[in-house]
Amino acid sequence: MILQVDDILRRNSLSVTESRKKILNLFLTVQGALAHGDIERKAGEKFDRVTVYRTLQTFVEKGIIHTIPTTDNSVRYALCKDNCTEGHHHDNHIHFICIKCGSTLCLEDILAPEILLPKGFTLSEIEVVVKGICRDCNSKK
Amino acid sequence: MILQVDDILRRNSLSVTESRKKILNLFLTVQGALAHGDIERKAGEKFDRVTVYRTLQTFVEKGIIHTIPTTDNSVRYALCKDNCTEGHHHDNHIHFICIKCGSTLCLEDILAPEILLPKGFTLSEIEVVVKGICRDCNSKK
DNA sequence: TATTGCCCCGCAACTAAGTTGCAAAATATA
DNA sequence: TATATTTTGCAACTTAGTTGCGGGGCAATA
Repeated sequence: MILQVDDILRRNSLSVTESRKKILNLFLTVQGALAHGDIERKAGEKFDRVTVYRTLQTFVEKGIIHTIPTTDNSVRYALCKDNCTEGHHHDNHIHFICIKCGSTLCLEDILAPEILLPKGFTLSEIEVVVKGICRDCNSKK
Repeated sequence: MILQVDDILRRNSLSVTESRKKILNLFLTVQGALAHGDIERKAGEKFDRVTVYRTLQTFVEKGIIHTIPTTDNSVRYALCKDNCTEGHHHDNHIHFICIKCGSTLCLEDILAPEILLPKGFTLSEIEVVVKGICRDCNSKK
């Protein structure tokens, strides 16, 4: 598991440091997306807030993680699939936010639909966020 | 124009006050969506930050405006169409963010597509944000 | 239009979120 | 192992957002 973390970092030509390993490992073990706060808390009180910010920023730049938009000013982060390359990554799957438990999931198998824009508009990226109740919450009721 | 503002406020059983009129008027005159910062600046230095926050919150609750998710921690607000009712409003159109000029638009004519979720998931709302280059920026180049 | 009650605004003080510069420590490289 | 480069942590700061409360504006009624 830790080997995998080292590998990912090296493949992206990043120095292998404690904080990067710890935070990346979080993403690998946790199911779903993480908000900044989650990471600060779970990654341990060991790291400075600034380090968490910078590490996340680095990961996003390298295409290791991607951001998920929300309507409540709380950007969340999730692992990208392996085929994401630096800068240009293929984030065409949709995201699901459970309105009960609040968890955010990447539905990797469901691709964003085609959208036909009005004349004069050029398309570059489509983000789809679906809200509803997740499988876990539905089965628990 | 000001009559329209008064009307909207009364229809939503809100007291007609200076700040509400001014901020609502902003939304009526400006094309596209506004970020909180825009509102604070354009609505005039006359209003307290807290008032802007509370006014926006009230408008969202009443269904006069709705929020648009972004990936950069900057929620934007846009006017709802008239048929939005309190609490439950029909925000099934898609949103467009121009990566050149940064403006955010509601594409009212384009509805969010159907999404088929995996088994066990229940759908409640779909948010679609399309990024690209808007008509204005395309024609100016 | 005067009065009364209620709602809204602005102020102050606070918490949370995010950024920047710099020196010290850790990492990579040879 | 020694050196150059990156990364970290600290401090200080800016921006964003929240809460409580007293004074003032708004609406409703007569």
